[in-house]
Amino acid sequence: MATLKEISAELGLSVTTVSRALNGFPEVKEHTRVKVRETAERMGYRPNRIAQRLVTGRSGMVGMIVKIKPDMSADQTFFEMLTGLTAALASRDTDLVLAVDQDSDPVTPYKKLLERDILDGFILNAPIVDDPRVTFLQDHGVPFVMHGQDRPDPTYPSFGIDNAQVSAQSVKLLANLGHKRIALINDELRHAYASERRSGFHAAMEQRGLSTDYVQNSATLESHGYMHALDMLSGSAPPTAFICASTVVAAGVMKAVHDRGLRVPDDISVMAHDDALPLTRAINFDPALTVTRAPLRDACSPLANILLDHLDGKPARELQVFQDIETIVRGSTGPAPKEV
Amino acid sequence: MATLKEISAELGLSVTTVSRALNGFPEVKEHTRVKVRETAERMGYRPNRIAQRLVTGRSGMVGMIVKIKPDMSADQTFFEMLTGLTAALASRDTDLVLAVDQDSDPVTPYKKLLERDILDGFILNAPIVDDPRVTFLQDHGVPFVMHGQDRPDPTYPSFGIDNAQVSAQSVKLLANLGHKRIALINDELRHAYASERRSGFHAAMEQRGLSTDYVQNSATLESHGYMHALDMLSGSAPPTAFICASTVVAAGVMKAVHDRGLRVPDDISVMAHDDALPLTRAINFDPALTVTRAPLRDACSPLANILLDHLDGKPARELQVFQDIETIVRGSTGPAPKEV
DNA sequence: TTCAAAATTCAAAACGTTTTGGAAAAAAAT
DNA sequence: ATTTTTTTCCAAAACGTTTTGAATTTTGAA
Repeated sequence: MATLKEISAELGLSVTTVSRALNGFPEVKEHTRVKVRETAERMGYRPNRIAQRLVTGRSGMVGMIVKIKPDMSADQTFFEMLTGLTAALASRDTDLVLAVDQDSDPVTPYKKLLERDILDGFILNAPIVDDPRVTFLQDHGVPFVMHGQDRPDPTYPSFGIDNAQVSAQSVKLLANLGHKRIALINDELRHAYASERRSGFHAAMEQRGLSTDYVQNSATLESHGYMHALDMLSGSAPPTAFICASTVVAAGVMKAVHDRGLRVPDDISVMAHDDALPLTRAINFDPALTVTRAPLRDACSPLANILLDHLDGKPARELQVFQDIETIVRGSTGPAPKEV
Repeated sequence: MATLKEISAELGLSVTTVSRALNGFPEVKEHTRVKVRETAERMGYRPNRIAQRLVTGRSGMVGMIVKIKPDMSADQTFFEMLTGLTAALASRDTDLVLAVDQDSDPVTPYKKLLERDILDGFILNAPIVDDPRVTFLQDHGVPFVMHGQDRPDPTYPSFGIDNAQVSAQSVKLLANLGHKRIALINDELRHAYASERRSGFHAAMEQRGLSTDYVQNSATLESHGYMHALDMLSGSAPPTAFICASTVVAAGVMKAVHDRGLRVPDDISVMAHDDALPLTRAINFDPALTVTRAPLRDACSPLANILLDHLDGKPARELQVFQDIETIVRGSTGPAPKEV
């Protein structure tokens, strides 16, 4: 493995110039830059990352803690994120170090990884409302990027979707179809995103003078979707439309509608937010699911870049980006049924 | 963050001595060692890993490639390994870098990660027979440890169970109970472990003069276990006992036995190999499952240590360790039924 | 031609550790 | 009292890069 010194010796140049030539500094003659590039290539030069890191004070490694559910079941979103993040980080010479959260206290795994004293920053995901990890990391001056936001006006870099907007768009679509009684099958409210969706839902409904009687916040399982929908549909003035936290929940809701002897979309409209995970594809529903859509995969590259930009000194307030959400109308939504 | 230099200045010692005192070298007076330790502690000294790595030529990072199934579903074993490995590696100041295998060619992801030129070695798992990754890594002189073995007498460090022994023990247990027609519901033969189990099964059966008519090698899904068992049980001289590749397969087999109107263990004995994954616990079966048992979690620490010992120069032939397997008799096995 | 300005190059320091080859001090042997 | 051995310590080099501050060369204008 060739080093800068060897290249400089080969060319009769100084190490400085070789370094600058390869790193694209302006103060090196084009002629020499070409020559340096050529011999570097020829000698199979590859910068020693460790040496780079020693002198720059950066480790080139960022951490992420994987939260495992009590049953050790793997989160489907995890591999989606892992795939995207490692690719995005690699393109900026950064590696992802993983650790598993088995502790009850949410900050302990971060503390542990931090003690190893090797990380430049963290990527956080799945924020809960007023996330304790935020306080901890900020107190310790550790840079991080959050996928989502744990509070309305955060002071840290973040990337995510506008969840209030998700609800607003969903309500708008359904209200325009004439629906009045719209249900929200939401995630547990401790999840920041669920809290935002709820606020957005309430705001959008109240703006139209619609009541928000049908809201449930619980774990996003198919079975829960099924249960809640069944329950709501057996009331005296049942909802005519469901907004679901995820496509998985929508699957449960649709099953409940079916089991009630009702049809989608004729009797009941169903829509969901779609992270575009490969396993549960909205297009494969019958009828195909109307969704607000923001592929999780699309978040990976921005998350990586935001964190690395932040490490390069870019201030947090310039690094709070929202992902676009698409509304895709498919077969599972239709005009509200005539009132009897 | 204090450095060695600062500590040496504080104590009027040389950097050398401080370094040696902290690293437990013998040639430093006990008195000074104590003093150095104290001030290091007091000044909050933590060795700069990057600097250590630059001078030692090691990066302190090992890689692992996660193979994702086509449906992107998460492998249950993955989190089990991730948890154990990160903990074991951390205790020897090593980090785990993950990448996801999405390619069709099994060596490409290794090549890619190698190009980043930052890893000390790899941890491989799930070997297939004559695994191409072995050839590739050995050709490139990259150290690795394999969880399992891809060939009978490997030249690389490895840790795993003796899969022939798994079959041997299972057959022995069942044969001693009087079973003659024993089925093996095995994984696909390209998996090295499945191939070994098959050989072991054949050897053990033939040694007892028993025929090996009932063998199926296919993906270890519950549905496959169900299918194959149902199929075998409808033959003219059906098996009286099943050896299953995993507890998941056993679940399917038991269901099939039940659906055939037969009882476990009165009519049919069922046993399996148990990796002791938290999700599918053999003890929760009804009746509780007789198993050969070797917790996957127990493999993590040895795997980490074997790789790191190898990196420290220990030769491969001293680093081929087999994990003990336990045979645990529970309710799912019993004496062979009397022949009609 | 001459001189200032711009462009290009370089030597050396720095990052924080480990390791090498001695040197000084203390202890033991002569 | 001198030499030898052992113990304890140290200065300096090394790892491979980036960066600083200055030196050299080239260019352009006077």
